[in-house]
Amino acid sequence: MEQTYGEVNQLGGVFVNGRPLPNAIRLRIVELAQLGIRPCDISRQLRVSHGCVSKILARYNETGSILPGAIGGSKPRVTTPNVVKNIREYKQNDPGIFAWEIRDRLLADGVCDKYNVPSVSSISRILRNKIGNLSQPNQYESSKQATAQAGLSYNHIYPYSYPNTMSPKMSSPPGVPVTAGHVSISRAWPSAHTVSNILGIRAFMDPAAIAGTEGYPPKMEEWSSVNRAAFPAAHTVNGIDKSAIDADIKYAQPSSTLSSYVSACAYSPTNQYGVYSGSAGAEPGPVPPRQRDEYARRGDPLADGLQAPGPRRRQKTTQSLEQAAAAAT
DNA sequence: AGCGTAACGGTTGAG
DNA sequence: TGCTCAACCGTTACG
Repeated sequence: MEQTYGEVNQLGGVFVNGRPLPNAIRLRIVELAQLGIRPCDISRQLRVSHGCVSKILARYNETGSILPGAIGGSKPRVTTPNVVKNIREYKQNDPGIFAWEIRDRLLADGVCDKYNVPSVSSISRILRNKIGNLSQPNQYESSKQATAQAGLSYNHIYPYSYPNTMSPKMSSPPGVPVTAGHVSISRAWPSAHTVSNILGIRAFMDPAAIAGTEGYPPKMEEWSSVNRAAFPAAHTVNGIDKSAIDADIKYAQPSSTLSSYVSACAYSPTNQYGVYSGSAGAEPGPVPPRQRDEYARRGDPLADGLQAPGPRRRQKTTQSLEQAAAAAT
């Protein structure tokens, strides 16, 4: 059987390529660092690569947030709430209005200029996705809520699960969107919603736990917004308000509190343009240093050095998996 | 040995 | 509706 989601790094820790570490582990990293434990020891203890530990700690020091950044999407260059609002008004006043007419009106009314006016196709999309059927009053607002409640966006609730005895792909029938599964989150959370259990790293990182019958809790990354706001002053991770975390966990449940969870989620929902940068607004403003690697990767002259990339090919992680398996025996 | 980070393969979602 | 692309991720390995 081919491997699906979980991979094992050189330290024996589990990770999902391309996906952030669970917030609990991110929190644990910061917590241990504040206890004075060296990053290399944290790395070994949590079985997270030292590069990742370094990155998370650097980000925490820089922003105060342990949360990953907003993944995917684009910055809202044109579809700002104001533009949507105006389009909506145009459509309400004249339901038969064409997209190109809306575009012209946006320009004429000074809502947009020629540089940021949405394309006709964008306007059509706005009409379809954000405004929809205007015969239903206040549909836009209700659709926002519906979106939040349905939790269809991955970024509200990750669809992937950590490796379990049954892979996520196997656990959902073919053709059934993963989102359906994650909306109907099983209540099989860690046996107790205590921080000690939440931070029970062994449950996340120990291969024994992976192989065990309990496996991983399905969606530990749903623990939202564990950022500096949840920490008392001076980054006091140890003094973290446990109830706040518990509350976050509750938000992650598919209950009526989900909308509260969503509003606190690091991942910007579709309409949270104001917080595109994610981390519930905790991200820094312009061009954080970590974008350097993006510049470098894309050959941006801002990146230091224009040297050609060296032959720095690493082994595929599957090989690492084999190494880890060999090491375990 | 420990750390910072480039390179890489991956995911995501707005346009 | 499917694609593109720029954002992000964590791991690996180099210096």
